[in-house]
Amino acid sequence: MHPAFSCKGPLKMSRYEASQIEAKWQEAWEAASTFEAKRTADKPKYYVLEMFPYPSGKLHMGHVRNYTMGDVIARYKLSTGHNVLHPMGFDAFGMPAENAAMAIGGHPKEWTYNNIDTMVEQMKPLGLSLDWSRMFATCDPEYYGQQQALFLDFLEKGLVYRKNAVVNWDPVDMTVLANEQVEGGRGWRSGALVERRELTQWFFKISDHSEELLSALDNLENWPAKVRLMQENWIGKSRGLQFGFERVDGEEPITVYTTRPDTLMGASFVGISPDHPIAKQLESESEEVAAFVAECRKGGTTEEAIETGEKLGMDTGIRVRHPLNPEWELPVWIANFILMDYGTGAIFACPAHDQRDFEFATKYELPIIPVFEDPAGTGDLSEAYVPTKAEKVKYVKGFAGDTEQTGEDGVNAAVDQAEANGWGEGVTKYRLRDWGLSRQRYWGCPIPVVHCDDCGVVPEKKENLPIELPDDVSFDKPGNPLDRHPTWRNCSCPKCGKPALRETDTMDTFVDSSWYFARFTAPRADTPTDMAEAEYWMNVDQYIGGIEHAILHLLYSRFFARAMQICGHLPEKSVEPFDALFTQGMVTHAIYENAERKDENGRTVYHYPAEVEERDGGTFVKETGEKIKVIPSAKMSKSKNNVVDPLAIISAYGADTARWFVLSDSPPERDVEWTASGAEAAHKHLSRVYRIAAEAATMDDGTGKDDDTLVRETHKAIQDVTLGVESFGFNASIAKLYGFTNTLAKSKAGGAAKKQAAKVLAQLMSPMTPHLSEAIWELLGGEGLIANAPWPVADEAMLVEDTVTLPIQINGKRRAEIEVSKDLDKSEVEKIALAHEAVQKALDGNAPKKVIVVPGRIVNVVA
RNA sequence: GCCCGCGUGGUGGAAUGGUAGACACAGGAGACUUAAAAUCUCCAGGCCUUAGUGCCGUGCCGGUUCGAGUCCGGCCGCGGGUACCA
Repeated sequence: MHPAFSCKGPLKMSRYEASQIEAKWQEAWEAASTFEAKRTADKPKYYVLEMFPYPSGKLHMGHVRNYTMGDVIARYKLSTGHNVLHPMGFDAFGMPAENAAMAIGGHPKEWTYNNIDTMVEQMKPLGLSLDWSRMFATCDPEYYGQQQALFLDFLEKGLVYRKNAVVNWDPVDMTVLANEQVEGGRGWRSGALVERRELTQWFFKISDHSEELLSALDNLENWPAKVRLMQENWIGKSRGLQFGFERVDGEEPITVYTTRPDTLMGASFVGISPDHPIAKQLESESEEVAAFVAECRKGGTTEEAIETGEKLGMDTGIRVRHPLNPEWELPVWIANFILMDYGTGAIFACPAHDQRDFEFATKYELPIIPVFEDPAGTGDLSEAYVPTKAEKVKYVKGFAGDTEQTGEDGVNAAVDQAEANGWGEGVTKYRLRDWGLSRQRYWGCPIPVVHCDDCGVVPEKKENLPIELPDDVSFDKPGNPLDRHPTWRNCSCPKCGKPALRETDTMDTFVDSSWYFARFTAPRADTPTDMAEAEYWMNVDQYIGGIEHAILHLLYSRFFARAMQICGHLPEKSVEPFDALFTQGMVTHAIYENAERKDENGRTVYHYPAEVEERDGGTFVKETGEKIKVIPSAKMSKSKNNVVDPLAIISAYGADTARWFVLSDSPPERDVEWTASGAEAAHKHLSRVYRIAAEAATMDDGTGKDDDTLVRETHKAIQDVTLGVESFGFNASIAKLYGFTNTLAKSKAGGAAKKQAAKVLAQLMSPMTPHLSEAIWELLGGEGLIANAPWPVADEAMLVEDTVTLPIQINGKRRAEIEVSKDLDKSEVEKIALAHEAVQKALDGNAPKKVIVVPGRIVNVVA
């Protein structure tokens, strides 16, 4: 009956053998289809989802932490009577597969599917409560074909369009580079200085939904405030003034947008982006301008590179009139820090109150004209004075409203003045840009359109989907192999039937991850979703993933849910697809950089933690003895090799130990630095739990002197652990479980009470250590699987304490404590406290100035 | 640069504005053992030749409060994101 315990008496206790226990119970769950999700009306549904992994080939501790957290929630919800959907898949398109093909040969497809197989094999031993029958990879044609169908629907609804946008261009390899492939402004393979170049690309019209994506954030109560704030700032709604500067030469006025029109009297010059139409025209007319603009286009496209790079400017010679004083002429400069994508691509600069303008004006000796008084009053002009809009300032050169008002009021008054006099208008703008989805790469979802000489851009017919990637491609040359594929590119026009060319750009991998959560509700449907299934399972009740996805992935998914709803692929309620979000911290680890050599391409060599050793006060490569430079604590990343293999822990101590270990100690939302010590201790603790339970199992069902206390402690444990699990305080739950285990171990209670306590302990541990808990459950004669057993409920009556210890503070410092009954009246507590000798001594015969009694908490006497 | 976080003993960390350091790890002492392992018990923030229930202590400086690790302002350090890494 109890195989782990058979034929052995209490003195020769059976050992905790994780490998046997875990294999056994995983088979039992599989046989009972415990985690297969089926639609049913008799239970409330619960959809828990962890962000699916990229199949890098190795499961790392970050994955284990992420999936274990989700598993705790999933198993807990199962125990509380929910119909749980807990699926898993792979975000399988992306650059690393192509990089691997280039570096070691082989095919991205083969590399990816091999990695998926490996990772599934690594995940299965963890005993996660996943419905594996729903698994898919985004590189499965069944998945990306439906994604192509979505694209066509979006196209029809006007949610996708084409326009020009800049990319990183490697002039030596003649190829587009991802931001990650640009290191210090140079291409990572060629080493050539990268340039910004324009290409025609596909865009999702996410900016049409700016206002909705912003205002809907207010209703996401179960999202972390920081994520909502980050998204709010990213969308970047601003109210400002748009107006034209008349050109002295009589050409078309230059339209600018500003969020600080109140500083207009401090205007020093007008700045335009190097990509502004005026700059482009001058570029074609003047060699000097062409050379300058070319200089501006050097370097990568990231906002960081542009914002932190050296500020460059050139006077165009164009002069414009100040809108409030036609006599006042301002120069027009081309400036490399002005983005064509934001506002109108042209600004007016007020160096006195904008640090970036200040630096530019200082460098090029342009005037700095204060508009409001710096309260420091030093007249110090080494930096700009930049008060917030909420601050009240004294305008010395204002033109609208009072001389003393907040920046906000000043802005509004300036907008009113401009509108009343007809030279400008108040407008609302958003920082959020449309989402460019075209990628000039092979390993992604092909964009299902065709370019026809006669018909232009023509959508593929749905019956021709999926447009599958061809397998016969090579990566021996830089660039997109689809561009040079002999036959795949050639096709016939879906509209007129004449020979045409297939689009060779593929989709951004963020597209793949923007709707997988919806696909999980009906992963084999022959439309993107099955509305009946989506209606039942959506929304995701609890989404769990890394904080690094706070903006892009989550914002894109929110947009996609809206777009899918518009196209009839998701119900109305799913426009916000994630009801609750939890962002867990990352598992970090030191990076080991080889200090003695670079690789053949001159790039840094990184070593795995397992490859290095610490000795003689330094760190060295085990095999070669080369010296290592240790870079502390960074996100575990395959490219930096600082990953720890969880399989080592699983094979040494078992999955439950690994699960218990990643959940204990660190709060889930915080980053955790991986250290190897501690895993053994976790295993010791689980062995101890097993031993204590096994010992209880051998006891007679008698009573003992500690029975009442143990029952009370049991109910307290239920209360505390449940609260911890429900609030993602897994580390707190585990701390309580340690305490409860100690209580149980030392308790002099009788067999019946101890067995009951051990059963509850097993249940409370079961979301974290499901295999061990099943084993203990069986040992103690529990009915069925613990996975299906109803979660224990704490009896309120058992939680009430009779007395409480109150600390007494004198002037805020703890000086004594008193024990009083829980419901004692405030005035009675005050009397007892004042009578205390420490208080009497401190008061020295005087009356207290004040006495604060916080019931059940503290007494503070102000002497 | 900009946006968002985080900072507490040797270490991971606990603490609805109310006893700072719960619970662990590493460490120390002891019990058991021929011995080791395992297990069990106890100690453990810093300071002091006053060892008091004394003083100091949650990155630094200031503020609000009867009371601040927690709230506010300003610094410093670290991490995430910055639209083509996923």
